[in-house]
Amino acid sequence: MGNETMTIGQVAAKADVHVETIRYYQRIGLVGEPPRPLGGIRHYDETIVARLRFIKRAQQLGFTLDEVRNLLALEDGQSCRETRALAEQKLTVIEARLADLQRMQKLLKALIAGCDAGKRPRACPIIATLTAAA
Amino acid sequence: MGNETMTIGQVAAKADVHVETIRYYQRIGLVGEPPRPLGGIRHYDETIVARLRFIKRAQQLGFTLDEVRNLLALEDGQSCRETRALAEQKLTVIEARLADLQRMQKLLKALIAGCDAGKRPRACPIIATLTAAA
DNA sequence: GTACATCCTGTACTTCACTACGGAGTCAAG
DNA sequence: CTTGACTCCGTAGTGAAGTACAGGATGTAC
Repeated sequence: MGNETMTIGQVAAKADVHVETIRYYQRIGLVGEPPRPLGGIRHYDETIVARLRFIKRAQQLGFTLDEVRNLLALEDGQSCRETRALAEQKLTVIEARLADLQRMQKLLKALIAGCDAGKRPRACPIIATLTAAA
Repeated sequence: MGNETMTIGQVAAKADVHVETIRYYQRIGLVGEPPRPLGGIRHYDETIVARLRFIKRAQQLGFTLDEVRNLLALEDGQSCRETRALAEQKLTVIEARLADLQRMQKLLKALIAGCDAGKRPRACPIIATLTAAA
């Protein structure tokens, strides 16, 4: 299918990331880099594109790059238990963050609703709430 | 009520923030600082404690310090319209983030459920999903 | 009167995930 | 054979919200 000897720029285009991002991932060891042919330009094959896409999908699920590193270590698919544990941890974190945001949403909605209720010549109820003692 | 001449450490304790945080807020102009009595130690009154609490409450609602700065400019409570607009903007952002997280939650749950369904000697479905083409 | 906690100022470091830049080398087209 | 695009490498900067630390002054308790 794909080109077997892509430059970093072609890889970047194919995986829809910036060149600098690939280099950054190389620096932090998330992707490898092929040997450089003595003062020449490195060439990449499809595997790095697949890996970059893996990373992007994991990020979209809320994994940090550090966690992606762990996932990549389990990439052989043989350590389902550990993989699942990571996913469950992440789910827990995400659900906590969800609860936080829902609390904020509720409070903000209430404050905004307070604005509607208030008649003209009174102090803003949002400011009043922020100012009031806990 | 409170002490009229607190040191920065006492203010920090009372508002439950770190001393460095107060100094940081002073640097970025979120709170003022009283004049320093020639090589001496500054003294603060209750107003800064109230302001710090205002900031904390606004942060808990998801406002950034920069947005808090705007809110503080409306602190007189006379500009309810603007205040409300800020709150509504923030609510929009929060609801977008909520939708994101809910999508992640759903996906992760599905992946984890896939683990249950799978019988032993197969590759981990989570890894398989991350690896598969979009 | 001295030890210790606090305060002062200023600068630098942290995390996360990049992004930008400078200067040199290399490669393909015209 | 030169132009221009791209690559290489290393370092530095971004943003948000602090945190840490160095080195000196000052205020308080024993």
